[in-house]
Amino acid sequence: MKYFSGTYKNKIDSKGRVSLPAPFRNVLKQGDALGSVTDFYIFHSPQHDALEAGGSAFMEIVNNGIAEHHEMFSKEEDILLYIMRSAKLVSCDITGRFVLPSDLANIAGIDHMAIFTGSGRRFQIWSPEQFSHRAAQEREKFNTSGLSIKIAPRIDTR
Amino acid sequence: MKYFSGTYKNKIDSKGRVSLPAPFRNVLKQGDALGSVTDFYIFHSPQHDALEAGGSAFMEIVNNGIAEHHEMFSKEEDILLYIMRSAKLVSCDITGRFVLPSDLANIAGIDHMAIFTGSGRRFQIWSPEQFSHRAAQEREKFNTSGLSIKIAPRIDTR
DNA sequence: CTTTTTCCCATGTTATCCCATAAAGAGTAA
DNA sequence: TTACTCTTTATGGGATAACATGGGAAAAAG
Repeated sequence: MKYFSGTYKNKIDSKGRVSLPAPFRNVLKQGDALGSVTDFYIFHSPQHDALEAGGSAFMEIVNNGIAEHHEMFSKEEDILLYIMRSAKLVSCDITGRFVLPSDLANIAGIDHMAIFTGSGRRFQIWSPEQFSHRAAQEREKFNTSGLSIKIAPRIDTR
Repeated sequence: MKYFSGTYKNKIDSKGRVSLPAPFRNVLKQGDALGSVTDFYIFHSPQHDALEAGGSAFMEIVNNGIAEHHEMFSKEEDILLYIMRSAKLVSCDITGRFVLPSDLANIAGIDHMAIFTGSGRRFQIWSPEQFSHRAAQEREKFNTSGLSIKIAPRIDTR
């Protein structure tokens, strides 16, 4: 089982296209019978001014999780379906690029560059500004919490 | 398995026609042997001043699910009957448009524009006014609800 | 016979496909 | 090590297809 890991910075071109980092493409491809499907969903992170993304199997788990624990047409189901309302399915082309939907890009303040950062079963997409801001906050939190392991996000610009 | 996701805004023309967003058409087509059937049912939402819609597969879930797991004359069956009473079958033409029945449009306060928003196995149709009112609060509701999506341990990250 | 509905074609915009290029990395042999 | 080649990867740009929408003609309904 492969996981989304590492942090990468890629350029968004004039058409709104951006390369999904190759290691992330490989994670998406695993488990696919053809080994070629690189579809995934992007949605607004409920917690951050950033985007979250996961493959179709991830979205299946989300929907099954909602359906199994909440009544259809209930208030609770409606709240959780917020994720589906913001989620958009995108697909990588043969060269590994996808179009970042403009509404989602605006929500996350992304324009010329995008930071891709793995979080295991899914990954996140940040604007460089928000990401460094967030990273600074994280360091602050760890420094004041007495934890001894300090994590400095490394950006691979490959 | 594809899910209805994302939010789109389309125009209703003088004949009452409106384009079903292309990603939604693709969800309807999946599971269809010919890959061309874009029939779906529209009905009055049991919880909002809006419309709900789903393909024949969804209607089958609603009818079978409620018939099998709930008592006749129960609250759940009431919801089913409420849905079936207002439900109308519509069909997209070759260009992807369908005619929004005027009685359902009136119920939801829809006239010139319609918001299409994905809810996983089904989708909703809103008037822009009603929807923006709701959209303003949904993210905070999600974060303050204390609800979370429960995920079973067997997970494929694809 | 009139009104409504459905089907088909037209159009401008946007998105997608496909080819090209350049840079980086892996591997190989002198 | 150095130089060379092949592959992978990120990115640019032009050609093509898809999409949302308008309008007219044909078919159906009343």
